[in-house]
Amino acid sequence: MSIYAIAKRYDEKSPVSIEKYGQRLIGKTFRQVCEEDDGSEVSIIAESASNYGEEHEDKKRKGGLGEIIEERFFHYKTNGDSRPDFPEAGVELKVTPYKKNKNGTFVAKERLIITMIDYLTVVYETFEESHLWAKARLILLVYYLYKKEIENRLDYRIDYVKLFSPPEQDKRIIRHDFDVIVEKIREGKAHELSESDTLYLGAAPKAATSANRRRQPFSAELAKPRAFAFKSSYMTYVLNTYIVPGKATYEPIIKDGVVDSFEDYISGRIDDYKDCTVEDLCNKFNVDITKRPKNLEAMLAYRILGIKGNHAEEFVKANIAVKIIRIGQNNKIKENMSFPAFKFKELIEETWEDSAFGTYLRETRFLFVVYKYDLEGKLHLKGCQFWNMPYDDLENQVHTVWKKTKQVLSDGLKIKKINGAYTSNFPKASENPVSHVRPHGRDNRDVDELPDGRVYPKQCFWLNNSYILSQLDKRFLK
DNA sequence: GCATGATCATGC
DNA sequence: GCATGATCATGC
Repeated sequence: MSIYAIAKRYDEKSPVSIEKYGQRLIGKTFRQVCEEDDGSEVSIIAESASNYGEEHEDKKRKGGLGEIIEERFFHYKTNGDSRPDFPEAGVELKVTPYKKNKNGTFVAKERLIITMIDYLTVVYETFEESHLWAKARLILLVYYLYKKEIENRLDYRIDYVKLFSPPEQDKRIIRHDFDVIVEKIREGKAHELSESDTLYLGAAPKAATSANRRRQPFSAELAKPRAFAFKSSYMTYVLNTYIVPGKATYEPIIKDGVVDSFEDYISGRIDDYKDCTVEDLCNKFNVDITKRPKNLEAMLAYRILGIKGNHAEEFVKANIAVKIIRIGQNNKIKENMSFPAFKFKELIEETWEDSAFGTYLRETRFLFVVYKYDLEGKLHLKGCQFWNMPYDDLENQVHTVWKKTKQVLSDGLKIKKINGAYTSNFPKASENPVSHVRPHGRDNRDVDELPDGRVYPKQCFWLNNSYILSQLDKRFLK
């Protein structure tokens, strides 16, 4: 290393000084950073940029883009312990990609991995003194623009460098998330952790293969290695709120003050209108009932939460999907739950780990807003329930249905046409207790090309109504 | 009454 | 214009 490089240009005790120096990175590619350092060869592997799940693999991470910034720009050696990267300033350095959508909006490309979860020791930590919070309380975010067409990662350009500290309301939610994760480990359920258990801070999977498993303190069951991470949805919010100025965000539910449990707060707000009929709610919130839009009950839930539109900041940040559930007089749910249609040709190229549906269920938390028909056929609000799919149901049942769907497509879909209606050998609701495959389009023009070139009505995965019913709190069935 | 296939309605 | 969430329609 040259003398030029060794002379530090920043005060390592001062976050602001570190940030200011870091901002010299803006506009440069990683290649330029190396060249301006001492011009020496870059030793990182210039692997394919479009690498699904690269964040999962520690090997690629080491010697990756983050390390270039550490060693070739800030000139420190990775400390490898659990302290922040700049221990005297309490600043953690994170180099992370964002991307531009076709419609011009910016999104985080990945979750932001903070630190590995040590199952054996984390159960003795409190949030304020945790390794996690030491690394998450003040982060120097170095954002580079990910582009699919750039083949060599060294050619990615750094666009934003900024200190970030979660605001107080977010910190409350992050602390609660931490407690939920740690409590699950204390219950001996580290192997059942799911990223969708929590809102902003998730327990993200870190194993490339199923051979990699770790011990946990209160169960003999081995668990997948996981890391604390800010979810992609949360990082997209951070990007659009604190990093890229002037980008529109959604209306928050909590407009002033702070709450300790977000989910309890939401449940309380919804419960204020428990037993109201849809008509009552329309009157209260001035919703025109004559049109009776299909999303009426969802709209009413947003109105109750004080939201004018159909998006809430906290839900977007936490990847919460609002789903309306209607229970019939017979205490059963009439409809199955649909999801976006899949593309036949894309599905057969997926692995289960990176499959669109598996990923969606792994990362999405649901807010069920439950309504129930009375004996006169009137629909009453009954309350709400936060839910995510339990690990076993996802990794066993849904996996089975996904695998069969892929197999059926690869083998060549068997199609019959009876009285103008198609029938096929996709997995049916009667074959699996959790999920099935059914058409999902507008009409018979809404088709997709099969791997063998034929076209067929678009399909999607559904969750069985009987399964959803089994997951609902019993209080709704009284 | 349920399973399965078909289609609607809205918002982005 | 179509993706998405939701619901209808038919046959067994």
